[in-house]
Amino acid sequence: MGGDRGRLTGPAEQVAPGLLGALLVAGPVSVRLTEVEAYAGEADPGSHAFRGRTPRNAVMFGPPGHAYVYFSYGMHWCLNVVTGPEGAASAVLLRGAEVVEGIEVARERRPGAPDRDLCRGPARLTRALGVSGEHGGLDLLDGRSPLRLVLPGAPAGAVRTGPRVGVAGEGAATPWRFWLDGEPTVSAYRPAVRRARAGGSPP
DNA sequence: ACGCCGATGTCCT
DNA sequence: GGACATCGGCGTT
Repeated sequence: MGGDRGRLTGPAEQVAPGLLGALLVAGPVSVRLTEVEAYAGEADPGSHAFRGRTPRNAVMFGPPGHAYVYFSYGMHWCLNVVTGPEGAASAVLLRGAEVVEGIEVARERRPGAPDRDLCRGPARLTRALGVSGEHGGLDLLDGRSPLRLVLPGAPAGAVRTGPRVGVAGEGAATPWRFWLDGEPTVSAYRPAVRRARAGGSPP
């Protein structure tokens, strides 16, 4: 059978809500996912795969269940789970979670943060878990992996949807952000900033 | 609630 | 060469 890898094979926006409630394990710290976003391949203007394959996004074009980790704004790491069949270049960004084990370690990594903020936001999540570029490409479904994903045995609860954070333009129309209703660890919605384009802005 | 920036890799021109 | 990034922390209202 396909098992958990089969559950990650399919359109990213259909796979994504199934990740809510999943356990993500990184050494001493375990978290339960409460918020995710789907990025659906080369046709999705919000996706890193939109302009085709590059060295950075190559993992997205591989088999499902692997970690796509990228560096942003000169200081943050963000973690995605590759989904869909191999070649689909789809992924789900992990945006929010609740720490269920190893909270002492997570607190040390996020000094001063209230517990509900430890993993509230994609870059906060990677910091609390100690995830960085070296985790890129890991098979999250391999029991020996230092970064592991355990899918939920049953639907996690009421799922809400809305537009993705930080995605502007056409990609902003698709409500491919998913979160668990009522969870305090879901990040605040922040509309994407439309920057002025070089070469002429309207008066 | 909102505004301002940081500090650097990636990719387009 | 240069825009800009799947963002976050800190400051001010």
